[in-house]
Amino acid sequence: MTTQEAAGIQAVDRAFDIVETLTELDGAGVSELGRHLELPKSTVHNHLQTLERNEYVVRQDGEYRAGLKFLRVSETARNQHELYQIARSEVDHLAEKTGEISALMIEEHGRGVFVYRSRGSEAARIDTCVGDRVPIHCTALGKAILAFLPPERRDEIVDRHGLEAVSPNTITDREVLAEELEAIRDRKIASDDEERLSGLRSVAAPILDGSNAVIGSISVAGPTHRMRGERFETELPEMVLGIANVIELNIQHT
Amino acid sequence: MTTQEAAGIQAVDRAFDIVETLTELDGAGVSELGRHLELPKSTVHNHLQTLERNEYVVRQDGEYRAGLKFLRVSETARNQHELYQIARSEVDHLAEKTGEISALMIEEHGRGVFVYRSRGSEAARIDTCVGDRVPIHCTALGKAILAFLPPERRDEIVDRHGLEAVSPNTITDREVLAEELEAIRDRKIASDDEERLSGLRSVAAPILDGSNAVIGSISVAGPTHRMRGERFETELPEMVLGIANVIELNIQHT
DNA sequence: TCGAAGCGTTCCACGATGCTGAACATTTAT
DNA sequence: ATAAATGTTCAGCATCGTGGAACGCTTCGA
Repeated sequence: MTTQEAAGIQAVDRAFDIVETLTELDGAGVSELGRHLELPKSTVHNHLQTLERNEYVVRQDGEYRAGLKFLRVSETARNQHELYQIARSEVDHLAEKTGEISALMIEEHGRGVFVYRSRGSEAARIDTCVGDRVPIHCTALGKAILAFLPPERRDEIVDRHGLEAVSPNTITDREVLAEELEAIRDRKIASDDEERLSGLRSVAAPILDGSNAVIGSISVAGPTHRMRGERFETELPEMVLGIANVIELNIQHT
Repeated sequence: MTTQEAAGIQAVDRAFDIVETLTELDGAGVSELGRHLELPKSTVHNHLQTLERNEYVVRQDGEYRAGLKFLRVSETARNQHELYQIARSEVDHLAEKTGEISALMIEEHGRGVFVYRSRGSEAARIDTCVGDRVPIHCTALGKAILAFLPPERRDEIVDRHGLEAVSPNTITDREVLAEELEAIRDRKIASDDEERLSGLRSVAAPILDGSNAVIGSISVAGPTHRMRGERFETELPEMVLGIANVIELNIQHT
C-alpha cells in the first residue's frame, strides 16, 4: 500500500479489496479493476482466477462479478446467531402490528449491522438494507446496544470511531451521549430523532441474554410525521419493549 | 495442499478455507482450526488477524467466527441480479397462493444456487436454505435452467460435475436426462419426483430474458402426498408458468 | 499448591511464492 | 486497416507468507 500501515497478509487484503470494489462497480473487467486499485493487470488477473476457482467470483459476459457463494457464508454466519433465528419472526410481527419498518441490529467491530428488516404495510421507502453497517451512535438501535455494553467496550468503541455527524441531529458530544445512554439504561428504550437520517424517527430496545449482556437490539422506524405524541412517547416504546421481552424469554429458554 | 492441484494464490485459498471451516465449526480457536486444516498455529493466527482487521472475522469470547460483513457482500451481490429484485415478491405470491414452499434459483459454476425462498402456510419443514448450492440435475429448478442453456454450456456442466445420485430417484443417465430436458423445453415446465430428496416433489419454470437466455428459475415444492394428480400435473404447472411469465414481462420492461 | 497441558501470541530465518512489467493474443473502436 | 483498448501468459526478482520453536498465560488435575 502507500504506507506500511498494515501488518497483515497482503494477498488476502488485496483479494477482499478486489471483491469489494467488484461489488461497488457492479461487475468489472481486469483493467478497470487494476485502475481502481492501482495494481498491475497481471496481479488483478491472478487474484480473479484464484477467486473464481474458489467460486467467490463469477465471470459472465467477459465481466467479473462477486459470486453468490458469499450468500452461503453470510447465511450460515447469520444463522449462527441464536438471536437472529429467534428474533426474526418477532420482528416480522412488530412490523405488521405497527405498519412501519422494523429491524434487528447486532454490533460488530464497533459498528451497527442491520441483520434483518421487515416492512409493514405503511412502511417508508427503503433507506438501509440488510448487511449495512452504520455508526453506532446515530441510531436508536445502536444506542440501545451501546448503553448496555460494558463501560470499557463503550469507551473503546467511541475512541476508535469517534462521533461523526451523520445528520444535523446526530449526537456528537461525548457528554451528551453519556447522559442519553444513562437515560436509555433506565427506560430500556432508545429513540432516534432524525439523528441518522432527516425525516426518520425510531424507537429501539436492547436484547439481553441470560447473563444480562447485550446481544443486539430491535426497532421500529418511520417518517417523523407519523412518529410523534403519544404514539412515539408511549405506544411504540411499549410495543417494542413487549416484543423485546418475548425475545429475551425465548433466548433464555434455549 | 497435498498435491499441487491448484495454481492460484495460496494465501487467498487458505483464507477462504479458514472462513469456511470457521462457519462449519460454528466458531473455533486458533489451535482447533490449525488441526482441522493441518496448518501451524502461527499461519492460522496470521490469517485470522488479517481477516479480523478486514472485519470478515469477529472475535468474541476467545473464539473466532465468520463476521457479518459477508452479509454486506452477499446482499449487494444478490441485489445486483435484476432477477432477484423482480422475482422476490412474485415468489412470495406463489408461496402464498399455493401454501407450499416457493424458491428462486440461479446457476453459478455449474451448480444451482437457492437465491430466495418463501414459505406458504402449509409449507413443509425446511430442507434447504438460501445460499445452498445443489447439483443442477437433481432439481426441477436446476433442470429448468439446464434445459434452456446453450448446448455447449450444458455439456460442459455435465462433464464437469457428472450426474451424481443424490437420492434413489436422481437421473444418472445422460440419455434419460437429454430426453427429459427436451420435454422441458416443449412445456417450459420441469418437475422433480423425489430426485433430490425422498418425499419431496416440485414443479419449476425457467425465466428467460429479452434475448431468450435463461437467467434462473422458480418453483413450488411440497410433500409428495400433496403433489399428485391434477394438482401436480396441471394446476401447479399453470400457476408457476403464470408467475414466470409475469416475471419475464417485468424483466423486459427494465 | 504445584505441575502439566492447553491455549494464543510473538519472533525469526528460510525459501517458496506472489508481485511486477513487458510481450503476447484478441477484440473493439476509429 | 489501423489503433487502442482488452485479457492473458511468461519469467525473474524480491518479497512476504510460512512454520518451527519459544514465550506467556490460563486452565485443568493431582
